[in-house]
Amino acid sequence: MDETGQPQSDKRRIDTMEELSVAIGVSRPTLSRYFQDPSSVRSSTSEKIRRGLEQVEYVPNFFATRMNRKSTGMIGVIIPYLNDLFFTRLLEGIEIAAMQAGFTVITQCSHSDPAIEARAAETFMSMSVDGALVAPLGNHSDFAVQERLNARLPFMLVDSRPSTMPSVDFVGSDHMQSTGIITEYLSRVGDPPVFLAMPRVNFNALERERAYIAKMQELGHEPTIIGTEALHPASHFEAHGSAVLDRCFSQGQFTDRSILCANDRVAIGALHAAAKHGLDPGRARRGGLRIAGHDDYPLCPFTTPTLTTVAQDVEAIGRVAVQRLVEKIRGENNAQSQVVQLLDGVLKLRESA
Amino acid sequence: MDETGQPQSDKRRIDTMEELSVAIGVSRPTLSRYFQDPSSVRSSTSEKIRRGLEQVEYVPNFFATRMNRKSTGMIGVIIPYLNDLFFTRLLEGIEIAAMQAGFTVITQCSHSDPAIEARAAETFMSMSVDGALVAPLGNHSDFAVQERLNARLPFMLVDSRPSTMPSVDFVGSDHMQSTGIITEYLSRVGDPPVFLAMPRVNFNALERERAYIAKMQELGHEPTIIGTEALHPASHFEAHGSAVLDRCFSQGQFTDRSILCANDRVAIGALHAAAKHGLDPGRARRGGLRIAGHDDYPLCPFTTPTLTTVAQDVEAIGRVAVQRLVEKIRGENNAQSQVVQLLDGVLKLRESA
DNA sequence: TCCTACGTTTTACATGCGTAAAGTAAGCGC
DNA sequence: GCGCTTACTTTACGCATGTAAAACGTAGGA
Repeated sequence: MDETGQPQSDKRRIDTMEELSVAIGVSRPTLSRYFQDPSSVRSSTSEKIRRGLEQVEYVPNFFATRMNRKSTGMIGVIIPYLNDLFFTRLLEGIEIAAMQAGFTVITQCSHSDPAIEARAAETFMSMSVDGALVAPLGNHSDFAVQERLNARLPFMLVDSRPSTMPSVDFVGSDHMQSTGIITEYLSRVGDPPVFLAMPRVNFNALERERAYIAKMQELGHEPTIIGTEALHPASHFEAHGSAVLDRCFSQGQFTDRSILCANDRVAIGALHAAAKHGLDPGRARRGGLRIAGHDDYPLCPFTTPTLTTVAQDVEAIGRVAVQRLVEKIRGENNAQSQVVQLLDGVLKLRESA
Repeated sequence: MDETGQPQSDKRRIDTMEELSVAIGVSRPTLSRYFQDPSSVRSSTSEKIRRGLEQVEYVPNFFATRMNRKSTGMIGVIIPYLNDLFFTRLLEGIEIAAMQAGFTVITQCSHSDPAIEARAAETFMSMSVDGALVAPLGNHSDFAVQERLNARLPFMLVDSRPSTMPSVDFVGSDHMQSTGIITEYLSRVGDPPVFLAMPRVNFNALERERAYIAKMQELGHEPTIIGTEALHPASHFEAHGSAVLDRCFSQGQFTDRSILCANDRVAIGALHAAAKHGLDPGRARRGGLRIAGHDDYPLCPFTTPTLTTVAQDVEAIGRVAVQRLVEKIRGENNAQSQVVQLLDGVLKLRESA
């Protein structure tokens, strides 16, 4: 075989540290220490090992290493679904922050299925992850599973949290603030806004409704909420927004109102319904149709018209969640003080409102 | 502690099979067999174990189990970045198919960094995954790493492949077909299309350019390609498309041409540029501006105007990739015949072209 | 030259489970 | 009651590594 002189595998493949130790001429425990921290062995030894490794093909067995270490250096993340740029940005923030903190992230996606979510939690426990971050599915989540995780290891909820778990650590948005400022803005530049809800797939849906109602009452306006019924599969937000407004516009309703959408994907659907009915959101000075969203979805600057919204710093949510979790893992969290961090939104004024 | 009667942890926590075996009154090897296949023990025993497990809190140690099994039941997936609904759909297709085939998916995201991509490959080898699926970064990928993976375990490329690795198994789109049909369509309803390229972040970018050129030559037209220069960070496709066309339109170029964009995200940017210049793609009968994309990004039905494109069945790509990989893992792949499967695109006629 | 101290290496045991081999108990037909 | 099969238990070892404790070597100081 060597006769062929193929360049593919000039390096001898070695499968265990034992073999490697005889190949290099160093004891196995010394190798073990080297792999965990090359500076923990004498520099001459370290150099000898490094040169030896260049001659062979060897990777330490992941399972054997993790099984014996006191800490696995892994954190588990569960998110409800991937088909949403909000969650991908969240995940990106989490992964980058975790990487910088020296942790490996294991991501599991629930695919909107509580059974999968529960299985992912089981997996994390059986892997002895150092900590877990969960963006819950919503009403369908199996809270018992999350309670178990929470009781067993450093645990935090991200993005949304059930009202039934008020004592669990949490990092997310301050909906009272974010929905509040855009409600107020819309009230100033036109008629008090109508709230176009999203299907209540998670707790944020309800929180934003409540924040809208609270702000409207504070401003002395009558809240109006439409679209609470689910016309489409829960996560088809654009289709939902489009269908609800299409029906309204067909009946001549709300064609000259400000419409605050529960999130940007609903708002993109709303823009589509407006275009279909020949309406041009945001172009009229007063009294015309306006559409605004929430989140600052990456496509907002490119819609027609561009979408006015409230930006959530999603990556910051991910980053902060990791920071707090790592503190909990390291036991830096003085006492049992609960961590609840709500990040503010920032108004993004564009064309649509 | 029990005195408080808190419901949180009425179950005794057990950490090893050894403990569990004495708690239930069954031998440890029997438990081991039960966990691998409950039907491999007598039904009365199986029932006894099941009842016993309800009384305690126990999860088998993931690492210890995987370390000793001949097969880990895991497949590793590497994707270049998450902030693109194309890749999230691909991942979804992969995860669902893998789950149905009884495999656990470990996903690693390169975040556009070859070093991270290489580390992910190392991780997969050290975890002894049964197989790996890689959607490469593009020109920046470290091909040596992929060669090592390919030499070591069942391996496939997905979505795009470097021309330097023609012999590696691959599942992706047939760009000659997909880009071909939309080029032909555009040529029929208007002037021969101009091709708005995307930054050459991966091999598909070049393949689509080539497919466009080939079809144009076949039709006897002169190909015109714009936007090959990267004006923005590589993955900001919308910004790229918008900036390139904005410049053209400002100079009065291409305002009445058909513009075929390398993908839908570029096309969404193109629509934005059109709107900015008061152009209304697709509305004119003949001789007016038309814009078309590629991929059938989930937002295409909601843009203004809605976007004509070629749909790739992304989930099918993921599903097929998993199927072929599983066949390779199970050794069902008769002989060393190379697997190359290219899926066709389907024209989606909407308003913009 | 000898002793001491420090850093490194070696020895030995541990981790949690898979699995083979051998022994034991239960079920069945005669 | 006997032999047989089947299912289970017991015993033992293996997996690839971590890690504590002991042994070792070397350099520095007296």
